[in-house]
Amino acid sequence: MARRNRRPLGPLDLRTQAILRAVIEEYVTTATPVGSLVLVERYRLGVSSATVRSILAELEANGLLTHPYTSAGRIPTDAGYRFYVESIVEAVPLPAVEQLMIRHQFGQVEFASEHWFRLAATTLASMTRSAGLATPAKPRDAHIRRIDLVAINERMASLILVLREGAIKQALVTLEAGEPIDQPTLNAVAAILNERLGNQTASRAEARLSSLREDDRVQGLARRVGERVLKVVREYDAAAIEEVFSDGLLNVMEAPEFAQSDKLRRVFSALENRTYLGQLVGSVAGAGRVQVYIGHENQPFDMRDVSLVLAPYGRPGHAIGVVGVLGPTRMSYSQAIGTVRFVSGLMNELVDHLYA
Amino acid sequence: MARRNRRPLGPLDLRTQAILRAVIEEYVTTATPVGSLVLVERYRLGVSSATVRSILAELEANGLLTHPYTSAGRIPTDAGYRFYVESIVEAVPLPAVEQLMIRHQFGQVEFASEHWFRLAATTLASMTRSAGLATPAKPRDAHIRRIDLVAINERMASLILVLREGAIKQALVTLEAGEPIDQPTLNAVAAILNERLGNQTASRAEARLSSLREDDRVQGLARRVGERVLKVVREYDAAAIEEVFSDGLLNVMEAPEFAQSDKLRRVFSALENRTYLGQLVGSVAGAGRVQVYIGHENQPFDMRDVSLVLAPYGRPGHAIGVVGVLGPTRMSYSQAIGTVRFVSGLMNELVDHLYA
DNA sequence: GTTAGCACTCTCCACCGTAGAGTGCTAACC
DNA sequence: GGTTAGCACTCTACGGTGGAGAGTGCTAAC
Repeated sequence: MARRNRRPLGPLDLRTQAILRAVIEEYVTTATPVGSLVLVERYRLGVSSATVRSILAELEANGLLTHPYTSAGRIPTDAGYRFYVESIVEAVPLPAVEQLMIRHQFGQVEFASEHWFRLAATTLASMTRSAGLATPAKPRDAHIRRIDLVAINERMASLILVLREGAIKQALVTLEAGEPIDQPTLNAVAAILNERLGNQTASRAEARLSSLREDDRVQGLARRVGERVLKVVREYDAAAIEEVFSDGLLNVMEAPEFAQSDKLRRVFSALENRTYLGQLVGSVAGAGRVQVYIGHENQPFDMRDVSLVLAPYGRPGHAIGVVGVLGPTRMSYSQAIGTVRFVSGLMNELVDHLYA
Repeated sequence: MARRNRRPLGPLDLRTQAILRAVIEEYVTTATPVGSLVLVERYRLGVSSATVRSILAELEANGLLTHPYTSAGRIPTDAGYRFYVESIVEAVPLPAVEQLMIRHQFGQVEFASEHWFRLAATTLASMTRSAGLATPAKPRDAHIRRIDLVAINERMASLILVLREGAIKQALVTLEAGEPIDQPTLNAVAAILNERLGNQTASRAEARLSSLREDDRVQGLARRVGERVLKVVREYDAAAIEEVFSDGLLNVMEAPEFAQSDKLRRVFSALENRTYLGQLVGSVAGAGRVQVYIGHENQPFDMRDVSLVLAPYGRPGHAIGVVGVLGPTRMSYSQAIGTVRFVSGLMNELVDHLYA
């Protein structure tokens, strides 16, 4: 059979899909190029190796597979993985035993979202044997829940700001108020601020500060501290992403494709400079379900050797975070997608309990 | 000159020391074994290569240098580095320009120890082109500064605990109190607790809870929340080390000795499992000045390829943290020691301002 | 004690040549 | 027409070989 011309990814017949699937799944486990013989031996294809070869050639013409060199087996291209993820594979749900185990682990930690997202990263890492990633749930417009002032010395106080969405911010405020500041004064200031700013976003709270009178000492102080509070909240609102927590990077290091450490270095430098991740988190949060980013689809060259499987969690109106997995492009997408889906669902449940 | 017998590290004459120094400094910059010819060419030793060779043989007999193979140059052993660090090298103080630059950077961030130790790690990383490490300052016996309770729903409240040493702890408390809990009740509870537990350590605070009456609703609540507070504080006291923040691991990855990624993997796994680091932090804090841990001196095998230069900071009576550098054993100890010394000194100054 | 000279050793690198894997093509087959 | 067996072909991986080069240790002279 003659080699067909390259065609723009038309619908593949079922047998061709089955062979693509077999190539990918074999390659995922063995990490070595797979040849036609191995395929007929290990997968019940019902045809000879020669037939398989002609189909492999066809898949290669379609850009879904490549050759490292003439007489090596085939390996999937990023486009091949993409087709596989979109059209062929079903997410494998996490086994019930493991679901239970994970639920149990979440039950063990302190009941606070701060702990959950770290645990999520750790869990994802150990379940998928890749790196787990997680960000805390971050609101678009944070609500002030509580303001507290603690005297440090006569001119400085520590400002503690609790947000409804769970985050706590701390700042040092320096106050020149003629006479030394004592804790009772600070308590009065905090009371005013809690009354005026409590349960407000930064934008709505602004107006509520302006009616404070400058000629009253306590109100004047409250006004200045209040400005500072708003500044802190606005900075928090503006920060694209607060923190990406990662665990199990060692798992990725162990993959044979990262034996030469320069590839590894690329991945790490992409992780260290957080801008791309922040961007991704934004689009994942918008999409609302599991997203897969494969190899070179990750625009920064640094990330071309890895894939990301990410899902948002949280409450769309309030605060949203992202959990997911980073692994070599040669990863088990079905398992990763299933696991990420489960963990993000679990996080949703947990966050719901916080708001219920 | 005949090869001398190995002797247990007696005092080396000055010329021998100068040659050891030259070997180490040459090797640190070139990362290739250094031969007798390079030494006489680049360092004004005033003797011929043959003489240098006999001295190199002597240093090797003393265990301070080795040979990768017969006809390669010499490289320092860990013992060689140790001798160099202890007896030969002077710490190079950080240039005034860079001191100013660093001070400026610290002036830019929020005035809070939480930000400082991260910045310290980043600074150390970029100054030494190695990985920077830093831990927050942690007290042996934390003092409670402030307790705050925020209602979440009718049965749950968020407990916010500010410690005098700067840390903030958060926990969720579930309260079965017959009737629903509202914020005014929580405020009353917090007021009692602040009055009784404020400025106390966990051990001293214990007695002050017992006089609270169980038959009074608010006091009863205060007692239960107070127990929870003490639990959190005790857990914090017991935790050997809270967090090791690291930056610039990429710098270490770039060193040629980590071209094969298995060595790299070892280092990373040692960093990920934090027990050894925690242990080190303890002994550094006890020692009170810059400490150097070279290669195999780091007991866990995983760390045998790297050296650590660490120094404590903080106030001995109150809270102590550690800053430092992790790099290949082939690192510039003089520069590293100088930089770590400066940064830990700067941190001391800053912390002092907090307490002043 | 220092130095020049020299034989010696060992790595590094480039260059084979073979074994093996897997392909693409062709011709026969159902 | 699709499928298959057969076969020539291509390319990597691997082990061995040999020369160049670097650096040593030893010896004999200064």
